[in-house]
Amino acid sequence: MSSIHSHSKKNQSLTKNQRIVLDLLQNSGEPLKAYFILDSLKKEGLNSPLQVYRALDKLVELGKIHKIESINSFIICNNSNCASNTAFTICERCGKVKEIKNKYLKDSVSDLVKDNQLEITRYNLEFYVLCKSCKIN
Amino acid sequence: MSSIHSHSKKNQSLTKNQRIVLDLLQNSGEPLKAYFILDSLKKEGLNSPLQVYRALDKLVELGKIHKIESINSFIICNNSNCASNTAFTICERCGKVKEIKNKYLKDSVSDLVKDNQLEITRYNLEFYVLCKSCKIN
DNA sequence: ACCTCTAATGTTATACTATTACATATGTAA
DNA sequence: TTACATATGTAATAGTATAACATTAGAGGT
Repeated sequence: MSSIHSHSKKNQSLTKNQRIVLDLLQNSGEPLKAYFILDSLKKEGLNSPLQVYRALDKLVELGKIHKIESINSFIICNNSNCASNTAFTICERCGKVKEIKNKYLKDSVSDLVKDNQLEITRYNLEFYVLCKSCKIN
Repeated sequence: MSSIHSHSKKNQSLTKNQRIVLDLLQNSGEPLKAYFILDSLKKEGLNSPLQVYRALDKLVELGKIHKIESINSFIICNNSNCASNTAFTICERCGKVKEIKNKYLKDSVSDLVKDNQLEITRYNLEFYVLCKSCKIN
């Protein structure tokens, strides 16, 4: 299932470290911590925290992953191009994290920006919730 | 202007450690880091990180201060009763932090909640901005 | 090809942030 | 008073992240 990618100048391919970190986050789908990533990828050749953090930094910069500040974890981006803007729900009971992506949030934020005359460059929104399955049980 | 009876009623129930940490944050008005607080209050008898973190935890729980997750810092609460909900702007250039407090934000969040059928227990919103003075220069 | 510049790598050491564990003390209510 | 919850003090340790330095790999221009 591998395909040949055509890379433009701006869309350069990932390096080995960046790729294996991204792959791990992609396959996991849930937020992972830097040192967990390090442990998981020891066999792939990652030896030091810095290698992980550098890959994570780059991937965040590229908008491919997000950092969830309140739990010091990183998660694959589920939107196509949210850049550095992030909005998550985090279940207070089970810790499950979901990325919020809807037009309504965008509108709310834009309105908020206008209302406060803010020049918002990016945002990080963390909503603590009781998720559906935890609400039932 | 100093008086032995100068403690306001709402802070009476705090313990000594909680009080000196709160006072420092109140007088500072800007976000402070735990170990900075520790250093600042060595002369008041604070000796270990744990003493600081315990005081901070309690003050957060009481809604008197907030933690700003993305900078691992704590700031005095500027609202009267926002409990565990926090919304801040953080200047990307100078690092200045301001707490957002207006009805509009509340409305935006409530609408968002309805729209997503979320049961939000609390939230932490961090908006990175270019503040007014940094915008000028 | 060569040169050059930038970005990424590898490694060690260290800084920064936060909690565990345990013993002791203090405040509050029955 | 007794009992219980909460707060304290202290030491050790866990968890998160970056500094500094030497080296290597890649992309672009000539």
